[in-house]
Amino acid sequence: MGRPREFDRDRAVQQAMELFWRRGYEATSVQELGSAMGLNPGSLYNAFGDKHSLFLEALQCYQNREYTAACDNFRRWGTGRVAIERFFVFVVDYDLADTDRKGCLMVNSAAELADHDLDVKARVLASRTQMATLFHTAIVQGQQVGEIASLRSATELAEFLVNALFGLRITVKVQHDREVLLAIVAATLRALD
Amino acid sequence: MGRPREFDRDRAVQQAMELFWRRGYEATSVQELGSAMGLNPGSLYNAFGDKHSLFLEALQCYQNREYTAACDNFRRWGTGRVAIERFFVFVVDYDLADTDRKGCLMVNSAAELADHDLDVKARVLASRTQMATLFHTAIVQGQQVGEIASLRSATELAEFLVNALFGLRITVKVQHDREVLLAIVAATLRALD
DNA sequence: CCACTTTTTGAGCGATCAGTCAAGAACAAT
DNA sequence: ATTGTTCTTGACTGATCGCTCAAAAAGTGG
Repeated sequence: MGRPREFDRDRAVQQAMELFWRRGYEATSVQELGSAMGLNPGSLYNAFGDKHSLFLEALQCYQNREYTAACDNFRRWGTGRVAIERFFVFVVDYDLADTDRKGCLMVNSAAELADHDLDVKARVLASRTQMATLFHTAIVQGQQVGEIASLRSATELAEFLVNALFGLRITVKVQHDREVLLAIVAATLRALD
Repeated sequence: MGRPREFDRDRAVQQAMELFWRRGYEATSVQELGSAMGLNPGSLYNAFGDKHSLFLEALQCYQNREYTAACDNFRRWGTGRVAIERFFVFVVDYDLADTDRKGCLMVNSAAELADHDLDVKARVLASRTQMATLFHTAIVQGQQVGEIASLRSATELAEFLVNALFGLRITVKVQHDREVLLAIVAATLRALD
C-alpha cells in the first residue's frame, strides 16, 4: 500500500551515522545529512521524524556495527589477556590510520550530549556495558589460565578496561605518537597482573 | 587614551568559559555568550574578535584555573601515591557533585573539536602535558619512598594516569555510581604497584 | 478505471545564527 | 573647547538553521 520508499533505509542511516561521527551532532546540519543520504528534506523528515531521532538511530547503527566487529575480532584473536591486548593495539592503529581522527562516536556523543540528553546517555551506557561484558569474559578466561590475577574482581577489571579504552579514544585525538599510545596500553594491561 | 572599557575582561572570559563548559562550543550562541558576559554584540566582538578566539581564551582560562587548583591540591594532599589517589577520588566526587555533569572542558573540547581545530588540539595537548608532569613528580616521589614500583618508567606511568583520568571524565557522564567509579580508581592505582 | 495511501519533490517557513555598523559617549592630549 | 581614539549601544545584515507543506508521482485494492 502507498508509494514504495525509493531508498535503502539502513544504508541512509549508515551515511547519517558517518556524518555525525565525523562532525558531531550540533555541527551537522539537516541539509548536509540530506545530501549525504541522497534525500530531500521532506523525505528525510517523513522517514525519520526529526534530527534527534535520526541521531539516535545513527547511534544504534554505530553500536551494532562496533559490537559485532568487536565480537568477531575477539573470536579471531583468541582468548584471555592476549585478546585484550590485541584489541587495544587494534584500536590504537585504527584511530591512527583514520585521517579524520573521528575517534569513537559513543565517546564523542557522551562528551557532547550525555549531560543533558537522557536518550543519548542511555545509549552510551548500554554500549559501555556491552563492551564491559566482552572484556569480562576475556578476563575470566585469562584468570582460568592464570594469565590474569584471580584475586581481583573480573567485573571491576572490566570496568577499568572500558575506562582506559574510553580515555584512549580521547587521547588519540591529541596524541598521535604510536609509542606513547602503546606504552599506555602496556601500562593498562600490566594492571591485570 | 580612548574610552575606557567598562567591564572586567578576565571576569567576562570566565563567564564565557562557564557557558562553553556547560553547553559545548557549537551549542553555545554568541547571543547567549553576550548576555552571560553582560556585553552587547558590538562590545563582545570589539574585545574578543570572534567566537572562536573567545573560545580559545576561555580554554586558556580553564587551563589556568584547573592547573593552579591541581597544584594546590597536590601540595595539600602530601606526596606520592597517596596524593595521586586523593586527586582521583576528588575528581570523582567533584564530578558527581556537579548537577550539570559538565565533566572536563579539555576532554569535552578534545572530543568535539580537536580533530579539525588545530588551535584547540594544541591547547588540549598542552593541558594534558601539564597534567602528566604533575603526575610525574608524584610518581617519582612515590618511587623514592618505595610506594610505587621503580622498575617502571615514571613518564609512561604518568601518561597512563592521564589517560585513565580522561577516561574517567567521560565515564562519569554516563555512570554515576560512586562505587563503580571508585573501583575504577582503585584498579588504576594498583597498576602503580 | 477509480479511490486510497504513502513517498518524492523542492519551494518556502519563521527563527536563529555569527557578525557588522553608524551613532553616541567617555576618556586623553592639546 | 577641540580633536582623536576607543568603547558602548542596539538595530541590522545575509546566511543558515531545523522543519513544513502542497502538489505530483507511484504503488495497492476494488
